[in-house]
Amino acid sequence: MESSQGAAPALSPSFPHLAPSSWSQCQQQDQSASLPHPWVMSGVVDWNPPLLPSTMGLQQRLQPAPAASEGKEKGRGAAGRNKKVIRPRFAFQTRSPNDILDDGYRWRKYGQKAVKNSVHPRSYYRCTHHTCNVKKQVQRLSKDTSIVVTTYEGIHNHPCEKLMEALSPLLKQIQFLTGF
DNA sequence: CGGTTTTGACCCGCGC
DNA sequence: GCGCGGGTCAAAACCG
Repeated sequence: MESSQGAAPALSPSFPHLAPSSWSQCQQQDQSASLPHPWVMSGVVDWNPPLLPSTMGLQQRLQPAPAASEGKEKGRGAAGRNKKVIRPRFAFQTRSPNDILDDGYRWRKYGQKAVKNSVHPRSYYRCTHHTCNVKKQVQRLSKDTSIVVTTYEGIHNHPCEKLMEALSPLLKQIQFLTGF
């Protein structure tokens, strides 16, 4: 898994609407009051694409998801029952007017719920890649509406399309220059 | 016309 | 056991 995903640079080129500096604007908020998940990251988080091996250290600092919250994964019917898949999850805060962060992957929205203690609804997204079931939740802080909390769940098992698209001319040039 | 968003209903775990 | 809150489904609407 790690070999196919290591191509991403530390800073993704695919953030036309976000200055890189905004990714480090993850100050401590009183997120415990407005966020339901104790594993939400606080403090400064330098932006790395969630699939990078370098981010693994970041995940390790998070509590492994408690079994209780994993139970929510069960869908209706027999499918998905007793599936206790511990997926890596992490969240970060960004100061952005946009709810949707262009992280290079394509997401399909599959739900939106009003959450308690927050005036803003939480949106649920799934990666559109067929073999990839990575999810993410997007929610605005009720205290500071300029801050968006994005929670990723799972690891992409495919390369980032936009990233590869952006990198391909560069790679070609490198291959040309190096003779490979 | 195919993919995405919207939105109400449904399901399930947890706390009381 | 019951109600609440959160997560997901799925049909309809929307859009390029």
